[in-house]
Amino acid sequence: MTWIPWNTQLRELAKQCQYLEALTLYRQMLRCGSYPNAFSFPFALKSSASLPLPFSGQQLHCQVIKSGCSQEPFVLTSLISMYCKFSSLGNARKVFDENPISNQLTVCYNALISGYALNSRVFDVIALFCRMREMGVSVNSVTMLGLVPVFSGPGYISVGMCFHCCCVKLGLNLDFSVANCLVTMYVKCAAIEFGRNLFDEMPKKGLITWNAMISGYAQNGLAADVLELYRKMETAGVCPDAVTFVGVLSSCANLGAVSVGHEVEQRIESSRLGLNPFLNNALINMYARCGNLVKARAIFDGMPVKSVVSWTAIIGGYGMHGYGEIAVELFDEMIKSGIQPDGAAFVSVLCACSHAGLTEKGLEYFSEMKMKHRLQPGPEHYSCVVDLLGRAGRLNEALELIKSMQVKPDGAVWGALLGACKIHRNVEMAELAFERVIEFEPTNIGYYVLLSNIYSEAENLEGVLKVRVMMRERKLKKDPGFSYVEYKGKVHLFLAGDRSHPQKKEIYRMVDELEALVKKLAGCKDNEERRNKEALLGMGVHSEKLAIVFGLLNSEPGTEIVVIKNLRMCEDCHLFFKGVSKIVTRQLVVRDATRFHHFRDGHCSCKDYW
DNA sequence: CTAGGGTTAG
Repeated sequence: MTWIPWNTQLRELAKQCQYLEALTLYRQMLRCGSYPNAFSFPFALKSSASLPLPFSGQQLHCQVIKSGCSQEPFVLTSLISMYCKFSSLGNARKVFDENPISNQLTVCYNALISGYALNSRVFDVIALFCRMREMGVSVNSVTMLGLVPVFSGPGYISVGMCFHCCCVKLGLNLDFSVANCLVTMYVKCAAIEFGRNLFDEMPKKGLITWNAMISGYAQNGLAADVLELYRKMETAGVCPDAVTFVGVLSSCANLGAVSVGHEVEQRIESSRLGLNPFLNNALINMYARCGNLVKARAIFDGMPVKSVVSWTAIIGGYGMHGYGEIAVELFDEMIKSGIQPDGAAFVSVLCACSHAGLTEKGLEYFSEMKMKHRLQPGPEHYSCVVDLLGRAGRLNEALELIKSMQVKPDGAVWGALLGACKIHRNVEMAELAFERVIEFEPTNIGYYVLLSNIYSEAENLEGVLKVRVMMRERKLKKDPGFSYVEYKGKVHLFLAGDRSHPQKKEIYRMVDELEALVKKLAGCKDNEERRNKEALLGMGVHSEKLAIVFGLLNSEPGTEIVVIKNLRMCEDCHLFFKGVSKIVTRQLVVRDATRFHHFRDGHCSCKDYW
């Protein structure tokens, strides 16, 4: 029997990713007495590399040597690639060096460069690329595809740009796949603008192109841009896939755009992608963050295999909405089911504890994290624990904790302490925390406002003035925070004092009515109650107020509208929240991380979760 | 009988 039918079949199987079948066929071929040749080995090697079978890969290497075709370019490249897939870079390099012909073959360089890149060996990648150029070996787009992704990190932007220039010189910059890689590289370096420019330049955009840009926006927190691009993608007639949806859903979670999220979910269901764990995690996250815990839980419960990410999303959801006990129960259940928690899982459970006032439980987790799970707490964990202690009034312990930190504290850690000082009216420690926090975030206006409020509560007029002067000296303008309200699938965005909305006339008339109402209520005795009202309906035309009024004007009786106030400070509750306000017509329920505020028929009540 | 490559969640 000749080798042609064997090789043809082998190639077909490898092409269809039926690697196990391909290897079986290869063995059968040997048993039948047919000798493999330079057109058999590549497919056998590829199959072995695609299965976790390094041993069979090495066996194949021996057979290659015996058969005397190790100088065949096709075989050499496959050998290098096989070793790279098993991360045996030493062996890959040996194959490259021991066969001098590799030095002149673009494909061999390509295989080895991508191997180094996959193992993050940045310097080896660059060194080999330079050698390639010195040897006069031509660089093609596959070289760039293997090479560019290694610079996808915040520190590599400049060297990444050098390679972009190199691509331009070689005329590869607009090569479809290379451009995809470059866009991805830029967005992962947080150089979104560069990525977008290249994206816009690309004459042809494919699914991967759109996904790269959408995921890039999503990872850099530019949720509004994600939704915009998603719409453009639909207009362009490109059919989204699971990767697209993951990016879009995470942005829905950030924006609170439930109805877009819902629409995406329906599209997922109709495209039968529902079994993808990535998508399920993104859906849980979206529903949990948007306040629909029932739905989030249903998806979570329906997942056959739950990863630590799934658990973290649902635990964070319960914690965020004040159900600390459930969050804690779930966390324990997760451990019992044998899932190892990671740093992010601890952030979610620690946050849940601090929001629910489960101080002791939270401290217990924090110590378990270090002792039992051998995880080094980062600043994000410390800020949770400082918040935990701070809310419980244990300010000195919180301060001691910060002082004892192994890692360098960041702004959030001191900010948590400052927030705690606001609740417990500790002016002295607030001054200390403020001094530290503005070292990290000197332009974060919120902290100045917080300190000013602490002074004003303590009736320290001098302090209030001091903060004002400081703000003026540093040319800090009032936070141009904006709020969103999602209505009939569209996100309406408002800036403070915004007059650009088509319904501005009606909105401002109602604002006036509400302000008149507040003035009438200003005489009421309960200080806290008045503060609450003033916080939301008080003086000035806050973005949030415009969004709320828009919601009140447009909602049908009994429907709910969700207002997202973006990083606004709740005057009553001391900290900055990306809060969610729910409006039921003529009744306003504002919820932040710790409390519900009800406004009804001119009355207000403020109720803690716990 | 034509190798080498890219996008994915908290």
